[in-house]
Amino acid sequence: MDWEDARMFLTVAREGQLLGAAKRLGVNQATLSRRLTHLERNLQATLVVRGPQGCALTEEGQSLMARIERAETAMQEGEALFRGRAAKLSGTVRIGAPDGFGVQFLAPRLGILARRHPELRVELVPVPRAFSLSQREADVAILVGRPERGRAVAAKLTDYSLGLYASHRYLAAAGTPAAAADLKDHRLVGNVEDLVSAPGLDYVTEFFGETRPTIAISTAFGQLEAVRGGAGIGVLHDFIVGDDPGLARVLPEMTVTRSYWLAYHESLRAIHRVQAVVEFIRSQVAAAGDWQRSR
Amino acid sequence: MDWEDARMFLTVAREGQLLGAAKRLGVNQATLSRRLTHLERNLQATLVVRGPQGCALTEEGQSLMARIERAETAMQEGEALFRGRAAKLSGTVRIGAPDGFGVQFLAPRLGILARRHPELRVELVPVPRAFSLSQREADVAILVGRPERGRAVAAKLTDYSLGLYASHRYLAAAGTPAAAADLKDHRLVGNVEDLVSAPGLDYVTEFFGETRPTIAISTAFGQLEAVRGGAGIGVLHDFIVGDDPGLARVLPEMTVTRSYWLAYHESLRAIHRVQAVVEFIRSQVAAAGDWQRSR
DNA sequence: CCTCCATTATGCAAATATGCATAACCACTC
DNA sequence: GAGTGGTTATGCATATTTGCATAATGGAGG
Repeated sequence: MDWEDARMFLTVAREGQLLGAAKRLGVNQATLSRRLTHLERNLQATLVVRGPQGCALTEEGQSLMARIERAETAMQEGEALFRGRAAKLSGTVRIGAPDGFGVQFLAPRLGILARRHPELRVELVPVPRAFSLSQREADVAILVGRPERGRAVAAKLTDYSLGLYASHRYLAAAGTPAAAADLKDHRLVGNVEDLVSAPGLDYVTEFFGETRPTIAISTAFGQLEAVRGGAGIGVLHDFIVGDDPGLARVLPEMTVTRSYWLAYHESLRAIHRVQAVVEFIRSQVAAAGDWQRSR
Repeated sequence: MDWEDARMFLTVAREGQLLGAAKRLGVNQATLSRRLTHLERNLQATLVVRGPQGCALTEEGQSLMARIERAETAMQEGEALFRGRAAKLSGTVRIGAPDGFGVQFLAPRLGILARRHPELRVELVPVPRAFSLSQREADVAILVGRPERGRAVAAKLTDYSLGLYASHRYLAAAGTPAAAADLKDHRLVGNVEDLVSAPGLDYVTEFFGETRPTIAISTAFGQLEAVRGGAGIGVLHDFIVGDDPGLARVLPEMTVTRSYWLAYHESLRAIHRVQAVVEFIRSQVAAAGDWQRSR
């Protein structure tokens, strides 16, 4: 017995006519007639007597109706488990983001998201080194570079660039390098090799070559503060440095470009609250324009 | 929530993998994948975590499963109301038939039907004058002539003929008519005008013209017995008279042909026991061949 | 680390269901 | 008795679902 046929029969039984029941169910009257016929054939029973006067339930139809009503109760209870949450987008969405993007771009804007979707709860976490969307370590991930093939839905967000910076104080004391070859004579600030969380994040070697940084810090802001404090020359995100008066660009022709990608596991495609967050991030990035360059 | 989607999810939940569940449900694995996706989208929830290792139920999936199981119990109970009866053709079928066909042809053969379908109960009743299949006065009706337009499924069974007969004793006493014009000088046996149950049954006027029968009897066998008893000349079914040595054909060139039709209300098309009876009658008529002429 | 196997996901053609339009039906009213 | 209105049933074109074939995935074993 087709349970959808049964559900439709229940509405016919209550309505007393095919036309009215069809309207209530949002299907065509012809469809409902056929679904009912299908059910009667399957059960080898006449459930209703149809005519221009509508549909009268037979005794057999009465008996079946009682059972389907119990099924309906259970189904409605099951549906109720999800109803409120889907409509209100309630629930938690965990965003994994590299701290450059997460702290500098996203964190200041999460207030907008919170006001727009008061029923939503957002968690912002760093992207762990061996990140797995399939393990649900985050619902939405901001990644550097396109994620490898897998069950992820991915979309490029934006490009961004990094460059060499040092504090004025440091350069006054140590001199400003005139060429890349001069860098080996300087104190360098970079990230922790072992904790590089994505192939795209090993840009330090693109700037420093074989020279290993004297000071290795795992977070972008940690590196920023160290460079600002005069620790040495470091590779910083242009959009993070912005117009910071305490920092000077070093060897400006040395620049590297990366791109941020947004990804989430495909099984979350149907979850409205996840889609709301995805849409929000995308729209904010679009609205900011070339934000990492205009600063 | 689509109840068929829910029913399929239940099987996936139990089976732990799409492929096995699809086999159990008799659908393609691809179909099941889509049905599950459809359900998850509708509920805005992830019910299972899918992968090459199969499907693991989420907590939300567990909760929903419990409710669908209760719905399943109710649905199975509903189905059980019909299961045994459909399979065994149990129940009663009422056949309405003109007594010519009903008594002479059908009644002697009902033993075959009973042995073939022991769980079936058959009622043979006369076709009332204002017969209505839609009122379920009979499940299957044998009618003379094609039924008028309506919600009936109709099929022609066979042709049959009627002729004039009288007993030898009567003809010896009253003489044998040489032409139709001579009939007005004879005692005629016919049917009761007011009780003619179908247009096709008013054949008496085709034989007797304006002359009204002296003796009017409502049943074919009643007429037969009256004619056999020497009451006069009557219009009898050739297949009923057969080779009766007591009766002589009168004016053999005067013959009229009618046809028997089988009809039942279209709402009974799906009822197996009705179809079994319909098939039985048809096959018996076919097997008898031109039975009403070969006697 | 590579290969294999059993699983799920998806493009596309085929099969089926659906909606539209209209015929058929019956009860009611004039 | 004819006309009307509201119902159900059905042919056919269109929309949707399904199955097939195959790609993609991840775990197990060598």
